[in-house]
Amino acid sequence: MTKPLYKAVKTTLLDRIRSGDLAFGDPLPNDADLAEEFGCARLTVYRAMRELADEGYVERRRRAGTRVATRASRGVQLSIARVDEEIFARNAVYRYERLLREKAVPPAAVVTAFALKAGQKALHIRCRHWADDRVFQLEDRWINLEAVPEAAERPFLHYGPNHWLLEHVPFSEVHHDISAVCADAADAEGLKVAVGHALLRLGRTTVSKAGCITVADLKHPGELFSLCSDPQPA
Amino acid sequence: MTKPLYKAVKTTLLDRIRSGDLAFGDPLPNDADLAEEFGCARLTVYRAMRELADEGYVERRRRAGTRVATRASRGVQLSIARVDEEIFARNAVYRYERLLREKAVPPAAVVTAFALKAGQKALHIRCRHWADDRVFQLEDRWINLEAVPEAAERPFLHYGPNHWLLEHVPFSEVHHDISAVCADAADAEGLKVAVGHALLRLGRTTVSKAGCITVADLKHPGELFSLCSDPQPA
DNA sequence: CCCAGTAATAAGTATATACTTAATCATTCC
DNA sequence: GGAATGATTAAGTATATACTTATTACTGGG
Repeated sequence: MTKPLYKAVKTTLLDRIRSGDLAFGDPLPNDADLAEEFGCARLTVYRAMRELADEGYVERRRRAGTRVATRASRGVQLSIARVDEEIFARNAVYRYERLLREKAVPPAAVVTAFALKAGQKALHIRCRHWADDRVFQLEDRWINLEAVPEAAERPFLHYGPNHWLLEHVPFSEVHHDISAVCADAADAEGLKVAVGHALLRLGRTTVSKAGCITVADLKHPGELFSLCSDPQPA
Repeated sequence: MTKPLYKAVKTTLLDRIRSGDLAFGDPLPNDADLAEEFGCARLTVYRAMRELADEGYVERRRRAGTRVATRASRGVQLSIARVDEEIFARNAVYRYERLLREKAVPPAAVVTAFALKAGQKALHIRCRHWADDRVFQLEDRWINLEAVPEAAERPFLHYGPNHWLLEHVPFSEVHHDISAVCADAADAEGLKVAVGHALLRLGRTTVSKAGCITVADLKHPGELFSLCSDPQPA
């Protein structure tokens, strides 16, 4: 039940930083001195310091010591969960609806990403994710059947392709890009909003060893993300 | 120059996961056995494993051992850098332009966030961040003078408030939310786009021990973020 | 047969110790 | 004066060892 020592050291140091006791660029004592101050081993201080450095609170350089980092260098953890989980977290009822499933020649950008030969087809899925009686996300996805031939057998009628892909394709690199677009006629119809309504668009490209697996275009009618940096460390 | 041992262990294990050799849910050998396999100390394996767990590749439970994690549990690191850095990274010339600076009674939402008394004023800044000859970001910001009284003396004529705040307010919690909006008349004028153009809106609220410091509304005409999960571990 | 108690196990924490490496400072020599 | 040289320092890596704790699996008593 008692908090690990290295975490106690970490929060003590973090408090000094947060309170402004130690300002940006200020040096911290070296590991050995802190170990003496806290009455613990240097490795324990080292672990606390390494985590603070990993989290971007401090910057460490050999010989030069440790300093409070400039805020600019920090990042934000954005968790992009599965749609159904996202919806569940909002206390809404999730419903999946398939709109289209076809094998077709994809648009040029996708052909390039998949490295397909001219005229070669890929699997095209359009579907909707509902939260209660509102459309939460409109999904337009292409799946590379060269990389994932098993996908050709899947109807994706009762659950989304993302769900299946997550479980059947080994760990892969995922690129996201976020942008804003105005709803065109198809978007407006699919999302039940007016043409010209501002949509949040999340593009997702999944690449594994076998090549580019899938390209998805996910559109949301409203706000999507709420992020928070500086998660309170335990 | 040679790679640390714990990292070598880490990438070896990661390769087995990535390649699909170990599928989701598959158990990994225990630390002691792996230590023997790699001919190193258990702590070295432990460190590699802990990092893999921190990065979301594996899940560890006492007594139950370590298993390859389900992909769903992973997050994405979104780095929201300073605008000027962001623009510099795109090989464009950054220019700052102040549009408005006034002390005024903020809108209700901001009054609540700042916990201001009725009629109490805050500092209001509107400014533009240019990338070459295009407006990259339109910023509308309120600063709580109760929490940061020094800000009242700043003209913010040649550099943005974010720049100054980052260096003068100790580490604080930052909340972000991303949404899409249509440009209203003011947005259209400020960003030099047509009314109704889809904008990516980033809301940013900064809270420190002293209370809510600032609320900013940052609007972009095009795409803003490009994210990537699974950064190649070194 | 089921539940409680317990033993076994694997992750996790903590310490001492030793060595490596990068960076900085001071010195020396050209 | 300035560049090469070497000493020093502090972070970083690696290992052995020991103990703690959560959890599973087993086992004996009701």
